[in-house]
Amino acid sequence: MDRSIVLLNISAVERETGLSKDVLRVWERRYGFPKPGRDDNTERQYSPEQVAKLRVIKRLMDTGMRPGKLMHQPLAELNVLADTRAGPRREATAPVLERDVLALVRGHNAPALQHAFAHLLMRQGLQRFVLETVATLNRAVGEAWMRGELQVFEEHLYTELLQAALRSAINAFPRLSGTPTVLLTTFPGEQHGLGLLMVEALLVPEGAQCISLGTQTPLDVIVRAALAHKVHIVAVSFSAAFALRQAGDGLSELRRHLPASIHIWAGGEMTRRLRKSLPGVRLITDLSAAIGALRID
Amino acid sequence: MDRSIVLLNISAVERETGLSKDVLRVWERRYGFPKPGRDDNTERQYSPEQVAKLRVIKRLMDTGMRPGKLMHQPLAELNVLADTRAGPRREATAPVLERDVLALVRGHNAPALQHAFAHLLMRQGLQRFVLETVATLNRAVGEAWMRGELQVFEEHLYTELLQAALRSAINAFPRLSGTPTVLLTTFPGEQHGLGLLMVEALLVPEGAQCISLGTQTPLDVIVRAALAHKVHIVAVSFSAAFALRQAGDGLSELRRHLPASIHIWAGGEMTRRLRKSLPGVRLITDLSAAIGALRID
DNA sequence: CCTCAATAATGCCTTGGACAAATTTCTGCC
DNA sequence: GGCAGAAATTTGTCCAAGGCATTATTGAGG
Repeated sequence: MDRSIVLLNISAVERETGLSKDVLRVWERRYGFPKPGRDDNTERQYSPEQVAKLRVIKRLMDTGMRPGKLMHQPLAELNVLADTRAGPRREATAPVLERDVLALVRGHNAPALQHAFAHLLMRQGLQRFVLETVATLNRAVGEAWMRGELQVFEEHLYTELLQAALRSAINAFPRLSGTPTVLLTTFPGEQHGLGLLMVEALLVPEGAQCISLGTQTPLDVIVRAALAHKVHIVAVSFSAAFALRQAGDGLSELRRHLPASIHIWAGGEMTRRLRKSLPGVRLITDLSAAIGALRID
Repeated sequence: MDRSIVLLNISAVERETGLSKDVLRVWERRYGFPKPGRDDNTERQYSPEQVAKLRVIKRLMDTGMRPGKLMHQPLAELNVLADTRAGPRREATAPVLERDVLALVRGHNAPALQHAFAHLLMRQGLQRFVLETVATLNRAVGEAWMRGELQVFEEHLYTELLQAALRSAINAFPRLSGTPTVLLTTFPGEQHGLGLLMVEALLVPEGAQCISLGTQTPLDVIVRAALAHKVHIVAVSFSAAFALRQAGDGLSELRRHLPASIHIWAGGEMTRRLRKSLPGVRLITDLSAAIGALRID
């Protein structure tokens, strides 16, 4: 509780940044960064500044940049890069909202946050809430996290309350046995499930019947589930960090094993990094595109 | 899709079992198990059988056993041990139910599973549902997972739908500003949040006001949140795998920093392994004990 | 401008040694 | 018999440096 300076060992840094111990050591060897101090037992002790820079680097790499180019730039430069990458800010939702919500998250004010979500949801309706508010907030939270302004559990608190709000809103819709049936899931290795919930929140009001398999479904199971449930669409979500190659291979494989009558959607942050289009796979690079795609498919 | 035999590399085994690469390698060196084959590039290739045994070992270690004693026993012996450890089976809920639900999970039948949860919840009420059904099902799912009968995503599917069901049931209760206010969370490193939701589901019907901070809250933040929200009780949950030492230290520290008027509860599977009692900390080794404790505290 | 091959960058795996923390066993004592 | 403390054992994590496969970038030729 009263350690004067908080130094982290390599395990802690792995947990905080998502960079494996092997990567941290090999970067030190090859690029000279991060070069942590050593404790009495010659074990690495990383400073908070190093961890902060590592977080930004990781985040930039998730958008497609390469470590060699980033490693030697000062933190300030990296932040500029990150801002550039984030793209122009949509002014639709006033930044006031973001600041307010971020303040609640940082204040660990769960009840107020829950109330804020419920309030916004009621005012905007489920779809607008997801498209405008949640998308914006997610980006704001992601950036704050990257800058080290948020702790692990603070991000969890945000995610958890948001999921709770979305889920109850989705459940409030009558479960139609209507047309388009959509199977939602992620590939093995992809743990982020918030995107699935957001897509579900967009599609259910359109009358679609969503079946979510949760995260990390093996390919053959996706195929079998799609056939068994006679779905019209299989939607797979990828977070920014997902390996491009694995995604492309998986989607091609999926395409090969599903009849042409079943549409395949690939969505999530990663899809913006994809260069070539995959035949027979619809890329949903924008959340709102999901609704449009539903009307076409 | 058509690899004749599914062999896993060390990363995959780490993901599947939760045992770090270092541990897998050092076990091989020290105990001679697991001794995987090698591919063309002399990299380890683990067989499904080895992974299955590793899973059982991990699970038994989570109940307090030590690897040296387990490593050389055949899988059958380990399964017997696991059954012994599992304790006598409560006959209150017919095992038929467990089998049915497990079948739905293995069949990836999300809609039917969701319906089953909703049905049981309605019939039993929230508290009984948690105490009898969920507790039993969790154990059944855990055991099936240990035996390798469930895949990662199948466990996720179960957890996700269950959480959805619990959340909407909890939300259905009016948010009282009533007495006992309970702060719910886990320590850093503890990722399992299902326990928190189960406790919340037990306490909210009792009129308690629950504030969940989600998982992995740093100690000083727990303290500040408890004071800021003027809670009466701080409840911390631990899964079976959590390090005993870290839990004990953390709870003592928490006790030191919170005024005596705030009660501290420690719950979850891990608490059954604790030997000495911690002064000023109430151990909730049994879910139903939480309700009782609420009436006392 | 596009495509394919050569080159460079990068992540992951390997071995074997070392050490600290946790746990058990042993020892002396009441 | 039981208990405290010391010694021994067990166990997880860390380290170094090297190697290889995969992925991305660059350059050449059409």
